[in-house]
Amino acid sequence: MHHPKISGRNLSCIFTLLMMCYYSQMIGYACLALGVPGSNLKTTILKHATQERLYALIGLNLAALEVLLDYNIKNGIRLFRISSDLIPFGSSAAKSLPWRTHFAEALGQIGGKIRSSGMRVSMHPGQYTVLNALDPEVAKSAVLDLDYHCQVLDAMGLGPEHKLILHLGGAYGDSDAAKARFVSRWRDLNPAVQNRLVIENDDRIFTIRDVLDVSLRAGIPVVFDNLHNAVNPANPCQADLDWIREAAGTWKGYVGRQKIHYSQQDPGKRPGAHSPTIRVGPFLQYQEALGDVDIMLEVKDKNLSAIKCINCTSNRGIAALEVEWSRYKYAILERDANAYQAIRRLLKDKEAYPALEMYQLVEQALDKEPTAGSAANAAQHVWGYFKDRADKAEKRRWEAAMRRYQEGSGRLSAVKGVLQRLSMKYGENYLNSGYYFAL
DNA sequence: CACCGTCAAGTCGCA
DNA sequence: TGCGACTTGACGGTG
Repeated sequence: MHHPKISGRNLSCIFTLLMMCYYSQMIGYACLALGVPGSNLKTTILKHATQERLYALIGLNLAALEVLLDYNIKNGIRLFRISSDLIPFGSSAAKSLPWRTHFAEALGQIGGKIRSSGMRVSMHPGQYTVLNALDPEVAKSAVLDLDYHCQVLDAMGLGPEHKLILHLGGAYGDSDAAKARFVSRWRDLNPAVQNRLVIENDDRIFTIRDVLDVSLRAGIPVVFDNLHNAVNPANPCQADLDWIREAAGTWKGYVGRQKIHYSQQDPGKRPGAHSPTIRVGPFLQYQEALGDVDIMLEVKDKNLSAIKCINCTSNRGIAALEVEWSRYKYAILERDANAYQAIRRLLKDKEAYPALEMYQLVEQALDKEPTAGSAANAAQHVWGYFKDRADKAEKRRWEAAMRRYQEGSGRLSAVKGVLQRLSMKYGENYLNSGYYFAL
């Protein structure tokens, strides 16, 4: 029998290919993106939620979601949480609207993009969806809310690997009874909902131990949330990785890949508050040990942190870093001219891939408050895009806002507001898809 | 056009 | 007993 020679190099290539097929950790973000024009969801207040208004909003929101998905695909983001606000009042005022059939085409198209790109999406009913409530009316609304979320994914033609994440609910002074009530209410759920449901530890009532207990009794996969566990620990001595390994067992035999929620504490805020951005250094330390687990980031700067973490965990080429730099540059110039120059130098070597170094310089710079001088300098650079196009009224508005800012009587946000309106009006895509207006 | 109170959900903790 | 925090940005009315 003839055996082809397999060199070490070939073996490692084969290994890499296998890893790409079977081991592809995804990193994603939740609900909304910064610096993506046309991706904002709209809603209304209940008082004004007429049928017509709801239809109009749903149409707009589906279009916005498609913009977001296109953006995700283009940027290599393959894990995403769809906002519950997609269908405003989806479990109450819009419940009787036949939005599934009315928007069947858009929903199908969205689902097609998700499937063909290999993206995995989820939805996450919030803290007000309390399945284990003592009040049966509250529990009934929770069921309706879960049905609504499930219907969104169903209507997109997405399989049960696209999950619904839920907290256990309230304790009502008797945590064991509350957990038992969750299990029994779960048993009564529609199987379509059951197949998608995943449970998560929260930051004040149910720890990861509680959630794993419920999982053992009902057979529900578990999402471990690191910050919730830090704030509301099951056992302060037990390492996150041990919980994550235990949670891994809850996914075996079910459709879907294990996922965790990862966030970092905002140092200036209440325990459990999400940080403005993910610090890439600590993230990498955490991520390295994880193995084949998807990571949903919960962080204020959303897609920015997702792209940062993706770029720092795989080599996507210098061009990917240059794209990022083009988005960050005016936000950096606004705060730190030295960092601006340092990053430009860093990106000169086209053979290198200095992702970590670049993002650490970005983080350093964004930590600084803009000085009046540096902010004005950056604003002048941005004004350069419009100074030859702006009409007289626009020039006046720019000059007035700038003068007031430099005199100390006006805010920087007013100056940037003028620039942003110009950028929208003139369709200056380079600025619209950058982070200068968002950070 | 900038500003800010309000919204929508339910539980829990603290006066 | 009742109210504020939590979460979230955007709505929508005011000046």
